[in-house]
Formats: sequence, C-alpha cells, structure tokens
Amino acid sequence: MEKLKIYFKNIGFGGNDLDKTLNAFFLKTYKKGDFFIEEGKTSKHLGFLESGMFQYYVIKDGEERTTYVSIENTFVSSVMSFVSQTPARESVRALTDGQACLISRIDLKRLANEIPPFKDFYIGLLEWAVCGIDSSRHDLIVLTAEQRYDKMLREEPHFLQQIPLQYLASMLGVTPRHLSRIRNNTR
Amino acid sequence: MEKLKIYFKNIGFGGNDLDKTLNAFFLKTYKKGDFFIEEGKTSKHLGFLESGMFQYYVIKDGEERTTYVSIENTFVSSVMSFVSQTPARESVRALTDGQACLISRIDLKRLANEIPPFKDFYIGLLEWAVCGIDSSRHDLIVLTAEQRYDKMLREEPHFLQQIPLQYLASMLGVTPRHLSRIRNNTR
DNA sequence: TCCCTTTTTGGACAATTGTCTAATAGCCTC
DNA sequence: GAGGCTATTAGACAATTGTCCAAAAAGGGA
Repeated sequence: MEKLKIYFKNIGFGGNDLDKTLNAFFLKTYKKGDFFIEEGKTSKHLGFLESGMFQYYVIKDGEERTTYVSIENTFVSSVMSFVSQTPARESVRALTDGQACLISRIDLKRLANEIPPFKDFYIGLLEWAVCGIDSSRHDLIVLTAEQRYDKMLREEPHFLQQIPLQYLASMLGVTPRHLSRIRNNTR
Repeated sequence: MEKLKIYFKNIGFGGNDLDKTLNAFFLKTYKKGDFFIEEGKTSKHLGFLESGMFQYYVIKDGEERTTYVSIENTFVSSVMSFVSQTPARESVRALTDGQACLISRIDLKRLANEIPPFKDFYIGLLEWAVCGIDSSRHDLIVLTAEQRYDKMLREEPHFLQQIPLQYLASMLGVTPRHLSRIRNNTR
C-alpha cells in the first residue's frame, strides 16, 4: 500500500489519522481478467490502484464497449454503483495483473465521521471525479472524434502509450476501425 | 427562496442550521438571456433554481451547442469551474425569466465547516452530480442516439415537454435535423 | 528463433449523421 | 386576424462513421 500512503501523505495526512486511514484499506491482488466489479452487482468497495490497469466496459449487442480505463495511482470505482448503492451498469476488470487497496463504503462513511480530514479527502475525491467526468462528457458532445483524439494526445499521452488502442477507441466514442483512420490522418 | 427552504427541510434541516443555511444564499432574478456564468470566467456561485430554465452551451464554429439544461428545483453550476475555480468551458444563461438562490464558494466552504449537516449536504450534492453526469457520459458512449432519445422519453418526459427540441438535440449529441428523423421513426 | 496469439491497420461497401435549405407550424403582439 | 418571430420538420446531397473482413505488425512464451 506504498502508493496509497504517499497519496495520503501528499494531501497532508500524518500520525494517527494516517494510520487509521491506511488500516481501513486492505490490499487485493488481481490477475489479468479478474473482476473488480461485475455489471448488475452492487459495488461495495472503492479502490486505489497501486499497480496495473482496470477496464470499465459493457457488453452491447454481443460485443464489448469500453467506457474508461484506470491506471495506477488513481482511484477505481463504478462510480454510480458505489455512490448510490445500485447495480452497476458496467463491469470493471483487470487488463493486466495488478494490486489495489480497497475500502468498503461502510468503512469510508465511518472514517469520514471519525476523521474530519478524511471527510474532506472524500469531498476532494468527489470534486475531482465530477470535474473529470463532466469534462469528458463535455468533449463527447462538443468535440469531433478527431479533436478528442488530439486532446488525448496532448493532455494524456501516457494513455496512448499504456492503453491498447482498441480500448481507447471506445472511450473516445468511436470504433477501432475509425480510430485507425483518425491516426492515419493526423500523422 | 421557498423551494430552497423545502429542499433543505426535506433533507432534515431545521432550527438554527436551516436559518444559517438559508441566510448564506441570496435571491437573484434573471431575465431571458441573462448569464449565470460566461465561458472563460470563473464561477463564483452555486445556484438553486427556484423557477425558470438555464441553458449550458458553447459556441463551436460559430454556432451554439447545448450541453445541458437545468430546470427548477435543481442546482445550477458550471461544475468544473465552480469546483476547481478555473475558467468555465461553457456559458450558462437563462432560457426563460426565472429566479435562483445563489451561494458563493467561500460561504459554501464556511458553512461546511460551521454546520456539519451542511458538509454532508455538499457531499450528497456531489454524489448526486457525479452519478448523473457519469450516467449521461456512459449513455453517450454506449447507446445510439435513438436509444438515448427513447431513454429520455421514458425517464425524463418532462424534459421533452419543457425544453425546446433544438436544445435537447444537442444534449443528446445530435443535430436538430437528426433528432427530427429519430422522432419521426419512433412514433 | 519460431510459432501462436493478440493488436493494429486498411479496403470496400453500407448505414448513420450532418449540412444546406425551404416549407410548415406555432406563437406572440399589435 | 395579420404580420413577424421562432421552432420544427423534412428533402437532397455530402461527409462521417460503422461493418465485415483480411492482411500486416507486434508481442510473448516454448
């Protein structure tokens, strides 16, 4: 849980708060293909990705559509399911072997009440999530597929290095065939 | 601020907490076309829409694209700008005359520290926002335009009654021309 | 190194969606 | 109820994007 520890230290956690916080998490190891959460089930845990890569996807007309890919040092969650405790509309599984630190929603709520800074951490996490998701939604409505690709190239080049194109295509709202066309045009 | 009062009562606010909370808001009247926030400026206030309708949009290649429309009894905010205090990527303006209760980010943060239930309200608001936005983003990637329209017809029929189609089209990620085609097919 | 699997690319064609434009329909005001 | 807005619909055509498929390229063990 080394990276999680660094994460919390970076936002000012220390001493007792840090210990209690880290104790509420437990480490889980994932093999490629293992599920973090399956569509239809209710997400009980929030995860922090220590290593590896998780794919969010649904099966649509028999084939999968990727809605997002999480990479290490970020939080993983089927947001809606975890937050509202309703069945997940998507599955999340490991694209590679990896490790995540998990905390249950119950422990999260408990910590938030016991440790004031933890509640503020959760607010910060929600604010970060809402910004990222809103921005992505905005782009899907306002930009063309090519502009979205260019933006990813500019702002998240590590995505293009780490994540297979077939998954990125779907996240960008196009088919792999079309992403190939876009890449061919722009370089 | 009648509706705002009812809103807070419904989530369990009363007595001193309710008074302090309502006092942190002030009422503002909007004429059709008035801005709630302009693209490029940083949003200083969160609003609760007492009456009227607000349109979120950007000008893209000389023409406007609507990303969302808020209706009464909901909160209004250029989320990313308000949350991260960065310039807004979209404008928000009144589509009709209306009234909103505003609270500054500073007062919001102050109240969150003074009134514990208010912090929990803010968490709830963020959770609600993240669910709604995530769901909408999910639909843009996974569903066809026709399926998104059908879903709106099923789940938010009041949108179709209240909001002009030209704006809904854009929210659904298509042109008005194409929305017209969709509507023609399905009924 | 070689073989096997997975990923990426791209041709040919089809379906979807956008652009431009005009006609129709609603609605408000005088 | 006539005139002037604005919203909605729809035809014709063009551009974009998807589907189906096969070939090429890239990895990953044995």
